[in-house]
Amino acid sequence: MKYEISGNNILLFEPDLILDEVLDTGQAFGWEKTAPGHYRGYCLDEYLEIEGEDGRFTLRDTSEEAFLKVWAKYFDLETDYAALRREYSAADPTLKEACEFSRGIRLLRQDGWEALLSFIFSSNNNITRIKGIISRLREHYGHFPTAEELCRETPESLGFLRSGFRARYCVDAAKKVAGGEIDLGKIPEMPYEEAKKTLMGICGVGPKVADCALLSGFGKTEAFPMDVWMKRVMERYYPGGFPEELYRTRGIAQLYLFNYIRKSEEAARV
DNA sequence: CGCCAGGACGCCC
DNA sequence: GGGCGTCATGGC
Repeated sequence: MKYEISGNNILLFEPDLILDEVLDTGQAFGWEKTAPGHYRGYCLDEYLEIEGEDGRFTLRDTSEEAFLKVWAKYFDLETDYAALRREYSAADPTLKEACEFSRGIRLLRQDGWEALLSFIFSSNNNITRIKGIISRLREHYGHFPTAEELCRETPESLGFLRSGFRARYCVDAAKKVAGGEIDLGKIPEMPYEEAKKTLMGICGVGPKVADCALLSGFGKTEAFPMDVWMKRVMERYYPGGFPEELYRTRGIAQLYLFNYIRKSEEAARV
């Protein structure tokens, strides 16, 4: 991890980071692109403006303390993604292609509660609308609402979110977390399968939402979210199953594959 | 107007 | 245990 302090800013040097591939691909929904190569957004209640390309980035008005405590972790800067890509690329030609296609992908290590709630709202929804819902959440409460705040709401009182049938999922999650029925603090130390089963105890959290939350919010890199795109990848390239030797970090491999299949089909449609 | 969006649920057999 | 309609909302 290479960085410098420059006045009120942090200068970050990270060749394996492309903001568009990380902040604008449906991993996190709290980021807004304000100009080419320029984003602003949140990790829970920490605000950041970041800009840059070609391995050089500026984190505006960011203390070294906030950088080390929040953003280094958020952007997963301690993980060697070049090494991961080498491992994936050696496993099979499809992964090799996907890794070369988007070399700037990283796993955003989000706050667990924020990730859980965000992916609950992602159910049968599109990225633009999910961002809108998350934005209205922050705007309404003046910060990212806690489970304690949200458990006092009803699906009707959350009408301002315009989140449709997902409002009752949100309330159920808040009630179970605030009431102690589900202790999010214990999820990271649980084995993957047990953690997944636990999160699926929330109404509106099925296998896909649980895996997304576990991967991005609770450090479970073996979580392997299976949506319509990844089902297509599995049918087409992995009829015999995904390589077992990659099990431990297959969730990160999934990020490369997801981006690869989506972007290339998008391009083919035009 | 119909279709789709990083799904989950309830009901059916 | 798999298949299918339904669930709000908004962009296209």
